[in-house]
Amino acid sequence: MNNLISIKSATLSEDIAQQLTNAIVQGHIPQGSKISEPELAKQYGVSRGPLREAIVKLEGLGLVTRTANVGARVIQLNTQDMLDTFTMREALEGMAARLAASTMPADEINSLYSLLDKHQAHLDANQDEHYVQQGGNDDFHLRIIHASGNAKLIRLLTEELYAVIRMYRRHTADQRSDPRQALREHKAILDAIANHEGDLAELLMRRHISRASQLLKQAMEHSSVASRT
Amino acid sequence: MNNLISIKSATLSEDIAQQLTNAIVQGHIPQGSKISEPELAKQYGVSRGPLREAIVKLEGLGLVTRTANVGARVIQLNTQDMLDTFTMREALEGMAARLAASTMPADEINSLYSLLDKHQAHLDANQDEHYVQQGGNDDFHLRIIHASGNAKLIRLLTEELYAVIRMYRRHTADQRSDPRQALREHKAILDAIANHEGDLAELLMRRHISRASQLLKQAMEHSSVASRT
DNA sequence: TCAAGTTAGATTGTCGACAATTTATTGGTT
DNA sequence: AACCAATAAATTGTCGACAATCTAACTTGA
Repeated sequence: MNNLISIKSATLSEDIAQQLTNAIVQGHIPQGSKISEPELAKQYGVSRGPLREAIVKLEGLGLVTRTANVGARVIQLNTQDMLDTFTMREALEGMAARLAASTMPADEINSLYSLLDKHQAHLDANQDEHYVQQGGNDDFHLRIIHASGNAKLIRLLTEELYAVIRMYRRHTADQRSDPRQALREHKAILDAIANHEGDLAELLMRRHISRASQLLKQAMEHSSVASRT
Repeated sequence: MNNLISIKSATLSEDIAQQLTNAIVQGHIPQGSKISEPELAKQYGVSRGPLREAIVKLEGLGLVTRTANVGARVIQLNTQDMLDTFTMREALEGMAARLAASTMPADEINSLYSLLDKHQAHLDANQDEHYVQQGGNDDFHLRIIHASGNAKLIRLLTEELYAVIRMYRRHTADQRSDPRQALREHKAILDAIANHEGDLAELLMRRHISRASQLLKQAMEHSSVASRT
């Protein structure tokens, strides 16, 4: 069903890993479900070899858990794990904001201000409809992370943790969030960075993420999705 | 050469991953060297299947880098990567200390004070010889991390990042470090935790790690090891 | 002598099949 | 009817072999 959208990668294993990641994040493979190697191999038209390598990669990304001689299962989103993950985000993205405050070049900062203006215009035009900034270069948080200049931090946040974070964002749909409030917070963070106030930038980024996690928590507790607490 | 010390795991792949990790961290497989699948497979007496899975895992741990159709190479320690990694540690372990300050039970705190007394006694008895706290339950940092109670944070720091950190610790041997100063800093951090002063605990932990990274930086710049800057 | 193209060798990527383990089914006993 | 043991089916773990790709050696020409 999914081998139509085949992202050409150098190796089959990477390809499968990419497709499986998307399938899990977007919910095509349901949470908690078992990963059957023969079934998926047939579905994607590959042998079990590269498929297994892909599964090992997904385990590293925290998207599946594996048990020896039993197999892999897709993770179950639950409130506690979400809070734990977002606490890590607080620490890491807070640090990213701090670093950005001392290294981000002026033209990059201006470019980010333009991006926020664009978001503002979108809200004005679309009656506060939530702006879906899924992954791309329009994602404020990704831009800050990259501006940190710390290669290890960038890799960790954008390659290893991002899939899970996207999963939480998606499955709870951010329905309770207030986009205008989020935008105000983004602006405040950027102001701190522009003024080279690292302490403040870190503090604001932390509060911003903390607030988002509290909203997510409420959303999760009031929805059928992901309740295994 | 290494299949004598075979740590019995449920699966060959895990076994190999474990042994390869140790071999790399301890320098038996030199930095920057190529990982030859046929060679290692013969050496460990397994086929290439589980070996490849192990290599994929090592890539996730950041111990090797892989290139499609070319193969895997052991990472090269260099000053910039070390600084980037330790900046992440600052953020993460700082957060761990903060969390520990609000959740660590009294008996655990007392147990940690005893550990620091033990370290003190060791320094008194052995003329300030550096106390090798390699990984075990005697490692102050690991104890704090576990006391955070954040499962995601624990996994990230102790399973995914720890191998690389151990590599830096080992290859530079901490020769310039002052064990008594480090011990004083540990005590100050623990005091803050005991007093439930999260802000202070985080601040002190950050300074402590920052200081360690500066020492490591000097050590690396004055040694032949790991200079590719 | 050096450079580029070509060929030979070796290594990685992928596959299908077998062995080991787990899970499901069946049958028997209390 | 429910529980346990034994067997059958299915799944995971491992292996050896082939195909695709890269690396190194060799040849050829300027």
